[in-house]
Amino acid sequence: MARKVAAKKKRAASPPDGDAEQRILDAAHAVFIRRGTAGARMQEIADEAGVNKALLHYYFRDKSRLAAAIFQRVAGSVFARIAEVALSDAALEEKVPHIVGAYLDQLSRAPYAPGYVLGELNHHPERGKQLIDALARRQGGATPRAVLSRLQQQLDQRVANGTIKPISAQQFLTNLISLCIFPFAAKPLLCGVMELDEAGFAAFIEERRRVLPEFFLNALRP
Amino acid sequence: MARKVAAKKKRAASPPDGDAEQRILDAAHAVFIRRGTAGARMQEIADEAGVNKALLHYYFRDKSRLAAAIFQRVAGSVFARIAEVALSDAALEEKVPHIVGAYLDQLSRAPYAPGYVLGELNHHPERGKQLIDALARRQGGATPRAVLSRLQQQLDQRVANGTIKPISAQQFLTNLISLCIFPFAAKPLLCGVMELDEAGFAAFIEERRRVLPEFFLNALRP
DNA sequence: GTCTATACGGCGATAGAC
DNA sequence: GTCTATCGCCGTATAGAC
Repeated sequence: MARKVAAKKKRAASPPDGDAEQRILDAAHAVFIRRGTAGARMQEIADEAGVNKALLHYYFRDKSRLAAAIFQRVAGSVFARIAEVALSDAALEEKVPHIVGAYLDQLSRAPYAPGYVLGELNHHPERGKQLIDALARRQGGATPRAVLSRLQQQLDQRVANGTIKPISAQQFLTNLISLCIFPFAAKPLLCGVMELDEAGFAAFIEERRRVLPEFFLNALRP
Repeated sequence: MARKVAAKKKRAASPPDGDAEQRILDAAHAVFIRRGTAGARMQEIADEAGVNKALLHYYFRDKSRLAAAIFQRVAGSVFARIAEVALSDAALEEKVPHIVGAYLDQLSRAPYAPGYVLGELNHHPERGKQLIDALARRQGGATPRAVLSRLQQQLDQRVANGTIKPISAQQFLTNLISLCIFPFAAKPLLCGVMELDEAGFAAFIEERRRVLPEFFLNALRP
């Protein structure tokens, strides 16, 4: 058995780590995000994974299944944290900075994921359903409806206190997500308009991390 | 001459209006938004325009030039109004509802434009530059930099008054645009999560038209 | 200007050796 | 499991008649 492990094949110069299936997934992840599903080429994925094109079909049968697998991975990671935090029992003053910080961290590491997900969603309506039950699975069964009603309950209570202005959970969440995700989805545009390079954009996001929670909570103040 | 007008050719059953070039542009507009640039097929555009495939090449040489023309049209229309309003001399309390209202109107009529534009921007970095000088051309030469500095000046003045909290023009505009555009870019997702049909989404946007200006201006209050 | 017909290449997918 | 070789379609682009 030790012999089997030692007998690993030689690999393409670039990515000698992990088994083939994993390397294919990682390569597909990169290429689908770079080119979009329609623009991606099986050959480019194979090259980037350091394997032959035929092997992609061995593991994933055809391009559409591979694309679906990647979409699930990426979309799940982008929208997972929202539900998680929204369901917690922390006060709004804790939740909002927490979500903002977590999102900006995560998206800084994968800045092109939002653009990819939104693009796919537009061209493949069926992915909508696919995404929401991917989310439900991640949360161990918390449906979007449950998340929204839990949040609405918390908001109503604060309204009754007189400590925030009335707002629906739908509008609350939409606003919060918009403010976090859109700047990444529109990153190339913002960089162009504000004349930012890579470092400038990072600085802009850092400023946002400080400014956004205050902006958002302020908007709720009665 | 009257004879020439009367001698119009018979056309495909569906779109008998306008000259061929215009019909091709309109068809391309629809198809590129539906499928994305990479997913769009010249044949589908030709069918939708009621002309032959070869005619597309007669007018636009190749697919990439047609795609560029459409991108410019759509992207320009999505982002044009911002600069226009930001440059005006109205008070913030006028500008914000005005931008929100105008955007929500326009996007309600073309709800898939934002998703298309963001998707293209991600896959074709060169389109970033293309877009910003398309915008400059529309404004008759008002560069993004000019728009931002004009807005910053207005904000600084209000800060000095003590009538709003300090905020940079970049963050101000990013927030405003995010809140207006993102819900459309993510329309399929929001409809899924909130269990909305077409009418439900329209109602959601109508609610937003009322709620958003107040939310935004409230956030600026000192 | 608009059509029909066709050339050409690229890409997804499979067959089959190792 | 992984590779080489190849098939067959589909999509862009062009040639040329009308």
